[in-house]
Amino acid sequence: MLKHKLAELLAQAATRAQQSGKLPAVTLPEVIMEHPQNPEHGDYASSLPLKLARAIGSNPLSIASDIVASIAPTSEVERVVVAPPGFINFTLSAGWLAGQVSSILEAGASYGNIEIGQGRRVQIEFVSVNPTGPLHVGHGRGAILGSTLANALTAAGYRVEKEYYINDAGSQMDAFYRSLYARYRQCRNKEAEMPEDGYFGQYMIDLAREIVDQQGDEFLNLPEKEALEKLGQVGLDRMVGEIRADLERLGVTFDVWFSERSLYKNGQYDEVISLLKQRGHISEKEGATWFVSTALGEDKDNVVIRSDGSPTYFATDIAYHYDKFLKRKFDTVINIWGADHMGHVSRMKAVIGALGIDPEQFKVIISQMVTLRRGGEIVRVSKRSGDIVTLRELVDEVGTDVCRFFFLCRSADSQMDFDLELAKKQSADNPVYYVQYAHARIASILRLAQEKGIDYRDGDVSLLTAEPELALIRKMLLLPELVETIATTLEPHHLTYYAQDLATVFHSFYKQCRVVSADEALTWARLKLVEAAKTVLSRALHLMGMTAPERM
RNA sequence: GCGCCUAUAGCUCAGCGGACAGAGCAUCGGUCUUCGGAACCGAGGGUCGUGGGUUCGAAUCCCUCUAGGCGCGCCA
Repeated sequence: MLKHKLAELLAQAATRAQQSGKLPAVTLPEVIMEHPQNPEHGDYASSLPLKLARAIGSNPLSIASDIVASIAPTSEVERVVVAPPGFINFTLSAGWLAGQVSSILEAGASYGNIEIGQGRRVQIEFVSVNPTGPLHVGHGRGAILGSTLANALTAAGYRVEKEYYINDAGSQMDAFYRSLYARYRQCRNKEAEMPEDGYFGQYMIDLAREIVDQQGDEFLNLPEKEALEKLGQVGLDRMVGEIRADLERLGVTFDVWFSERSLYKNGQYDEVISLLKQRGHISEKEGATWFVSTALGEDKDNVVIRSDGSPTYFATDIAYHYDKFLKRKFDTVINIWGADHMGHVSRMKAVIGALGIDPEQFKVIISQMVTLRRGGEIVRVSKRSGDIVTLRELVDEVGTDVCRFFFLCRSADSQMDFDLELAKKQSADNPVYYVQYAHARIASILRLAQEKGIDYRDGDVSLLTAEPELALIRKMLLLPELVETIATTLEPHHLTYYAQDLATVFHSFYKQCRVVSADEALTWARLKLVEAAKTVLSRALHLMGMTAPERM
């Protein structure tokens, strides 16, 4: 990547200046290249001289000149200048920029891919909602975050596995099974009372009815325990199926659907508990079994096995992560949790440490709450009462692309309002359409060229010298850096801003530069540029899991 | 009480150690005989929540305070 090459160039120059005695031999800080906001300052800039000034004890401007004097010339860079108070600014050569159009076309759909992942295995677990009810709007955010991040990490050269953890054990599932059984019996006019901690949503009644329709009284005459088990399994399978279908409509898919119950069946749960016991992290008190996290700097200890002998959610999550790291041996594990899991983070980090895993390998992204609104009115959601707006309803009404872009355009750290009215509006000021329109517009130009039978394969990109053309190329060249940023910071929201910027420079170019004109050579060159722009815009859209329409 | 997140233009949000703080929407004013006007160009609008500190340099790092959110269960 050019950014790294320039940083390397600078570091070498500084070292050379030191060897020749022009600069004192202080240790060099990491060289950071940035993009100046003011175009007059060039394409890349570094404040290395300012950072060195203190250690060296001399004027940053003269340090800058000494370094610049030692920079090896390179074809990408047209000029390097020193600017007060001590910046070194690089301006790329127009010829090199124009040449990049060919490189982009050559890379095609793989443009933007980088190698920093080096094939390391990353697992990203997200959504993982209890299958006790349909997904609601809030779950969509984690789903989009996760699937987009997975796309970006794949582009960055990681081997990514997306996983959904099915909480098919535990007390909430018990409540679900008992609720379903009650609704099922009621549906057949049998006496049954909903459990107090049950799920009262309409969807439970619908679910029971569907099961009656398809399997009749099959579970009615079984002993309660057996009925709960068998009916429960049917209900669970159906719920998971619906969740999977809802996610697929959002363009979200998983490589692995991991069952919590399997952790008991396959022994990971027993293994990890005895491992923790061995290492002295477990103690018994008040009739329960505890993970002694206070010894690891936590505020309090946490129960892993209740006094009735049943494991807590925390216990199974320990076993689950033991499996991720020590059984399946992922290099990095990323979990996307909702803000309501905040309290789970630090104790899980403590567990990771106790298992002897490098905490750097374990990343948690907390996605903040989504407040749903209809116009100005806040919609309260509660799964228990069944007062929810489902994710499916949202996707049906606003479409996958709008949905994805909407969820993606805010950083995970900040809470967001999702205004249903606004999202449903297919108005022109919707940024989704703005970006996609740029793509459709490009497609239309290429279509026109094809209809006219223009063959631009031999177009000479060095004819691209106008400022709007170069501005477009400059923006296109940012995609690999963006992929790197996202893979490093795990912040996919930058994609939405990039896509809008790219669309803007394209529209601006389009306004100023006629593509298909009487000038044949220039037409060919510009068609190449336009095709490259389509490649990059389409890649950006695909990374976000959106479509790149040929017409709209 | 403790922990985490948030506070930036009228609104919704980027920026998170560098050169005059950005975008979209909204407002106002321009562009339209040509490849898709779902477009382009321009203007106004901000003491970056408060008060300190670190630094050559702070919206960005540290501390105080204020406001909002989430968490602190033998729930998940």
